[in-house]
Amino acid sequence: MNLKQLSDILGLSQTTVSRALNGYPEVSEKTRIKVQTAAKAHGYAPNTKAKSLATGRSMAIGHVIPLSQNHEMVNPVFSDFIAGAGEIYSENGYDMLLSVVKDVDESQSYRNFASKRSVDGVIVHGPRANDPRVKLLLDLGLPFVVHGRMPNDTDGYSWVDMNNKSSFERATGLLLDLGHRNIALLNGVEVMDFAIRRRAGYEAALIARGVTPNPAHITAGDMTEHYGYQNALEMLRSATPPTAFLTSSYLIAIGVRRAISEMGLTMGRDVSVVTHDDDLSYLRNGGNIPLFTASRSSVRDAGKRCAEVLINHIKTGDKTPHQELWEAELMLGESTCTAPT
Amino acid sequence: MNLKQLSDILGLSQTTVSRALNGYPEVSEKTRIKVQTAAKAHGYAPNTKAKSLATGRSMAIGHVIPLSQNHEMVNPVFSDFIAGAGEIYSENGYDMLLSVVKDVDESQSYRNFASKRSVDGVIVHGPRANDPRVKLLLDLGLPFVVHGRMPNDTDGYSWVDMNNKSSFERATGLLLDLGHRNIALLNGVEVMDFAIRRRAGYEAALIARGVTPNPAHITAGDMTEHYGYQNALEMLRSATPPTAFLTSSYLIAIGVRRAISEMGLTMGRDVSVVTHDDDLSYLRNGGNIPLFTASRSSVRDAGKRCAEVLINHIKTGDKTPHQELWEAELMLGESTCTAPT
DNA sequence: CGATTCTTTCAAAGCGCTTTGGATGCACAG
DNA sequence: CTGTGCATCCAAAGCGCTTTGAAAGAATCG
Repeated sequence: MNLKQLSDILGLSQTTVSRALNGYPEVSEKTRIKVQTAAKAHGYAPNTKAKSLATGRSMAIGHVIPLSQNHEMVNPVFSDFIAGAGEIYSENGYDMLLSVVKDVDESQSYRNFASKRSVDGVIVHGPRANDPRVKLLLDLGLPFVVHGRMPNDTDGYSWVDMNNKSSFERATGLLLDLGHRNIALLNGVEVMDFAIRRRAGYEAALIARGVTPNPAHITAGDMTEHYGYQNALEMLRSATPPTAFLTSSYLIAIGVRRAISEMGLTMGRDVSVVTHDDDLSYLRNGGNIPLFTASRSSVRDAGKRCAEVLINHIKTGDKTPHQELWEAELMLGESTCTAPT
Repeated sequence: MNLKQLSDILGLSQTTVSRALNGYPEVSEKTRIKVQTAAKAHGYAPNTKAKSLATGRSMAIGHVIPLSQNHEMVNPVFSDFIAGAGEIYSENGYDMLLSVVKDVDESQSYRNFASKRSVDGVIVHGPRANDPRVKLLLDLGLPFVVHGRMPNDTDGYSWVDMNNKSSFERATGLLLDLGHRNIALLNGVEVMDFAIRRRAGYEAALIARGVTPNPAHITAGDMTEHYGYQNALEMLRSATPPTAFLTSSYLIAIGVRRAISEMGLTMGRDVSVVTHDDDLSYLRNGGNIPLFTASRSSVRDAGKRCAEVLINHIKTGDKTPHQELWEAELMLGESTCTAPT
């Protein structure tokens, strides 16, 4: 069933039917109703391709998911972000186009989006140091919003980010207040902007209290349970074990907990843990009192907001950068206690 | 840059340029080279919409992600599946279209895919008991492949599934061999096909050895860490605590481990745990010896295979159902031991 | 009642591509 | 030299929609 067939059935021109369905005022209410009911009855829906060819808007947003060759990890945060963004897309009639590519081909993916005209805009995930994507997209003239931001270059484009620095500064501050002086940081890979800023916050808090960061207690890596376990175990076995851990993800924190209990210690009594919590739907920091003390910021909400900002750029054509910095909440859980004396 | 402009530059007709780029034989090698280099030089890529309007194929595969209103969980398995499927799509020139919708609108999403002609086929995720989607898609005539299969209706459509029943039968058998008679099952929601089959496998193994399944030791629910923790804790505190746990996901198993250690017990010594492991990239059952004894089957590989099967259906137009049943491997880890006597 | 305006409808062009059904030129055989 | 076959290339139609510019019909007004 296409427009022509439908209009033939109705005895109307394609113009009128199209206008009736798209809510244009040049059509009488009576015929509009007639057209709409006929469309529903015959299960008519305009062909997306034809529509976007005619309008020049593709009504789709692109996301590029890089698959790194070496460490084959998919970002666990991704599914919740997508869920948030996708909800907004659906509400606004946009499709979501995912492009899964080897990370070396990432730039090409964005170029393709632009030259093939397959999307009206893109979301940029996981900005890194020296990330070429922002410049590329500005050159291509493709509307975009970054989830996060660039380490050294935060102007001239739209982003939605949480305040990684202040959030880790506060988390570190909390541990310092509890008397900890030997605080380990299990961070993400420190080419990622969020990891760079978190470390900066952590170090700033320590230095502000006259504590010198201990390189042996700072690690960076893929944020898995095993990473948390492995590194925490090594540190706990060392001559000067940390009394508290600050971790960049919930999964790392779970690994740290395993290491703690394997050492015969108890989390929240012998050793403290504070983690960042992306509030992922399948990794809820649940219970009446949260398991972990955590700085929390919902990735799903970030997805929603990024989508809204991008759609607004596309709809209005307004290119002036829109930037939002969210403060994470610091939630007290069962994993923190005063430092052993 | 579009076809017309490119062909004007080249002094050739659009026909010839199109044919040169699409590898048709009616064009001389000399001009083909000329066209190809010019296309690359000017960064020409055919407009997707125009192309698929002309060809009738949209070169996109649809995935519907339902967001349930009540329990707002996004399937953690999803991102790895997508990564696998997306890799195959990219290699074959297909786009991936994601539709995130409230679960009540799920059917409508598939209808839209069909009537709007936005995709050439779809992947069906997480088949359930009485799932209307298979019938709907058959009626719509839209090519599809199910990841998993229907509980009572496994014929007449394509699917790629792992043998949930045999895998849980074997896992249960392993625990029985180790002397356990009090084996708990922490399953997923038992409207999901995989959960139904896993329970069947578990019960079959018990009954085959003359052990009566204990309803108090069987639970079903959202597969989170907290769910595993909560239920394992309750069972361990009961009068007749299980000596072994069988869990449907890695996250549940992590929760069970927490409950075990909170009871002052040690996993793999006092209490055994066997889990199913989807081999998710961010939840690796890592280490030299895996932490958990597990039945393992890669969701990412399943994504790849589903994509291949679907693309084959689309390309060849062959509608004969293709069905694959994979056996999971049973990996011995550190979480199992003989039953306490 | 005729002129004017507004409302409602339509025919046709155009979006950028593919593809059908010719054309054109050339080599070769008769 | 003419006809045949083949290799190249092209003009134009068509995919299903939107949208411009115009026309027809209804309503308003002096």
